[in-house]
Amino acid sequence: MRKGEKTRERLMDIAESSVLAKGFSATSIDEIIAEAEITKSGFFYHFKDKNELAQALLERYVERENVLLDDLFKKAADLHDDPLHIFLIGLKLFADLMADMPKGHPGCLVATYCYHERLYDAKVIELNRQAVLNWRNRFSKAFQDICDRYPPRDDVSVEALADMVSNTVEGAIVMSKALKEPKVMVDQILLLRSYIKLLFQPVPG
Amino acid sequence: MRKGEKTRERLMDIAESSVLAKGFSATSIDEIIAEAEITKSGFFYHFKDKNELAQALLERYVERENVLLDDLFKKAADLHDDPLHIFLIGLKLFADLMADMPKGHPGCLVATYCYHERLYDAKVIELNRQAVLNWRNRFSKAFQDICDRYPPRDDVSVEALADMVSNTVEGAIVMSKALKEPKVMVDQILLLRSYIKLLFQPVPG
DNA sequence: TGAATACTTGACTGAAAGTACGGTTTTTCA
DNA sequence: TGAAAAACCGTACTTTCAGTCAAGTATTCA
Repeated sequence: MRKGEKTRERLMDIAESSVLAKGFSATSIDEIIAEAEITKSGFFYHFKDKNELAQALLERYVERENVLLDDLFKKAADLHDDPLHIFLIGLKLFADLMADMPKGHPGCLVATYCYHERLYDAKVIELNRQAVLNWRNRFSKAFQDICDRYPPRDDVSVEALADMVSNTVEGAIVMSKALKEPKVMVDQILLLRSYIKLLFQPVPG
Repeated sequence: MRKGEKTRERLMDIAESSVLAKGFSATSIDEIIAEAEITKSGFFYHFKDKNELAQALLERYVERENVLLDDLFKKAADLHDDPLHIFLIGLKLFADLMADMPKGHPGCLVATYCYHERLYDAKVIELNRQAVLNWRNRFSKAFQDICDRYPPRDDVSVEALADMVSNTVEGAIVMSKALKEPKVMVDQILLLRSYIKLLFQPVPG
């Protein structure tokens, strides 16, 4: 990694945690450069303006999330070959991952961006939308595979089910932040898992 | 209502919609007073500073939400006297309410506040926490009543179930905002309803 | 070693945020 | 109806913030 990239990453790290804690507009450039020990001109060498920073932050965040999810469900797929069980294992692994974060999930940039719509330009808003559509796509495929093998016990659409996964996580971030109880995230993921089980798993016997 | 209260309400209306669209710190007092056609001094007559505005906004929001929920579940209770069915009807009524909002839910102040923790003073943060605890309490009672009559088909806690209601709504606000699809909210509430049904409803026959 | 790359220095602008306080009008209610 | 209380105005001031500009220096890598 070149030196410039390293600095850029550091600036983004500082910015990201500030954005998640205070919001984008309360995150001042002066504050970022003070913490990064760099000059203002140095900052603008890397990002032509604040919006470009916003975009870079979102792109990096979405990229990382995707890698994490790919990884997680690949691990799950190594442990089983039934689509339903793969998904249930994947959710369990995800819950474990969240349980290992003592301070809980740091927050989702997608959520902060959607609540600050009027702050960003059209491109960033669209990027944000695509990120969520991407999640929908990912989980839709998984649920389609499950539906193909197990008839659901209720009339539900795969898209809505797919959204339910993202929905649970986004909601749980808000809840656990507001309550200061990281545990909420784990509980909610396990409740989602409970639903998937009840919805698809054949009654024993 | 005195004239001052009317002005105060108007200021809060403008502020609230701006906070939900841009976040608190991007909501400038100059902008609020311009839209309200009042001077800056006029604004500070009503709120001693921005934090007091934040607190007033949250208090009013939580109050209104509680009235709405009281109303909704009272209506549901008028239509049935079984706790499970009351809850299922309540969720359906809530879904209908959301479906009637053409632009979707305007956004939840509790969610924006929890993502901007570092902006508010301790009192406001605690108020926010109490609001969520209040929801937990409300729904916990409902689920306890249901559990007393119907044994759940999975090992779940009433608190986690209660949180799932708020969780679903908070998550759905984020999802529908990011996707620009208000329909997501309705779908997610109905999925929650589906879960409650599968979890508690006895198998027919 | 030399040309990119990655910054620093420092001064500056224009806009907006928030504070302070005395003065003025408008309501309200007795 | 009139005086006190409530509601609001004018204005001046301090900070902060995003962003610009020109010119220079240090670092890195090919």
